Amino acid sequence: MSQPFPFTFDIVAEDPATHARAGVLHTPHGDVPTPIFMPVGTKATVKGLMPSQVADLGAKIILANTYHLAMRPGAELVAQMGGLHAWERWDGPILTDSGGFQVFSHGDHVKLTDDGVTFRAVDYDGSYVTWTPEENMRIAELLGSDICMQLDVCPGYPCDRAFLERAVDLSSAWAERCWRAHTRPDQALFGIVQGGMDLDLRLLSLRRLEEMGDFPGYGIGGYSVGESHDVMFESLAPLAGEYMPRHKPRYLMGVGNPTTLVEGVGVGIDMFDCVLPTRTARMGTAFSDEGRLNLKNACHRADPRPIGEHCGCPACAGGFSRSYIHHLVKQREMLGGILLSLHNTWYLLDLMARARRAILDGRYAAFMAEYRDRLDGRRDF
RNA sequence: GGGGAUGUGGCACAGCGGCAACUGCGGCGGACUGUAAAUCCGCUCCCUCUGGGUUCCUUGGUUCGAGUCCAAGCAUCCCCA
Repeated sequence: MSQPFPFTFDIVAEDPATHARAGVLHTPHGDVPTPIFMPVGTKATVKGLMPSQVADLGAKIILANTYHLAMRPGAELVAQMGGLHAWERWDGPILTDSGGFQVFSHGDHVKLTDDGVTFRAVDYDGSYVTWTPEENMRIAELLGSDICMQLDVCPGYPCDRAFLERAVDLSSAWAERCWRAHTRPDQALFGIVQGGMDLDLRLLSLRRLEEMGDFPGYGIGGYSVGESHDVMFESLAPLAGEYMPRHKPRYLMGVGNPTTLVEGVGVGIDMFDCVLPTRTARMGTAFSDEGRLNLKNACHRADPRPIGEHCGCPACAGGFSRSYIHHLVKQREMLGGILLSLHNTWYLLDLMARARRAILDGRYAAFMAEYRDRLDGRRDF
């Protein structure tokens, strides 16, 4: 590749009444229409689904995780086997998360230093893993994703002020080191805004990233870590809606449930990812316009209806009934989790496609209101 | 006909004098947000439920107290004729 790939982001339409916008993100493996939901394939697989199925669902970009792949089987092996795309048989764009979230999820086993972070890989062999921004970039480049995320520190909620500030400082410092260490021209590096629920800290974090370099996109990390929906939007809404650069994609990391996606688009978010559709699917839960459905519940035992009456996913359109899926889930048959993964992933992809259409039509506010009404107070998060 | 073994909550299995009874399965419900997750957490004899009632094949007995010890009966399984 002689020419550095231009990771441009074109805004196609902006909603007149909200901060929602529709755009296109250009990557070496194809264009990504936004707003978009990105299915998560941590260990180089969207659990339970063939890449072709993921593509057929309408997915335009998927995730993988540098921490997990570095642990097993190792980034060198993936590179040796031709890189992530060839290896996992996914031709579209791939975004790799850095492992900052894994550091957070390892809780007590983590030691942060200025140089990096050391923690016990209790999810593998219990060995101590040291992670530096430079090593993180090296792995991301070996994997060969289209977009990689900086190494960051993701605090939980609630979080004391001192740690929150430290998380912002370290994330900023590490962003700069990632920026310097990153070399692949066909891979975009996104910075990550931290700062918890504090808008001022968020703005400080954002300003540092903007001063540091011309990041092709920005992640917003550290949300959906235990706070309520309202607490989240109190700082997220002004951050995304008023302060983040207009011409760069905004990626709300780790979110989420359908309602938050719809509201998130309304405050100006372009990209989302979440394990929820595939994880809850394997546990027997389905998304629907009526809220979440637990297919394990006995009420579905003899229900001949599909999960969604008008759903176009392979499970619903394929004629699989709630009764049958209830049976599969109760018997722990693989197909149960697969059908629900197909359904849930379709649901979020379709939800964002519907959102995009509404933005293009200039009626996103009405779309949001309709979605809220359809849920009719029922819980989906 | 003779000998041996076993009977515990929907099922399987523990319990060897203080037990409303271990554990697993099953059943019912809940949680899940940049995947330590096909995982995890409750509840699962009855009731007027910070208490009360009735339980461990049946009946009788020993004991302050019995699922646990004794006797008889019933049932099931195995072996030999």
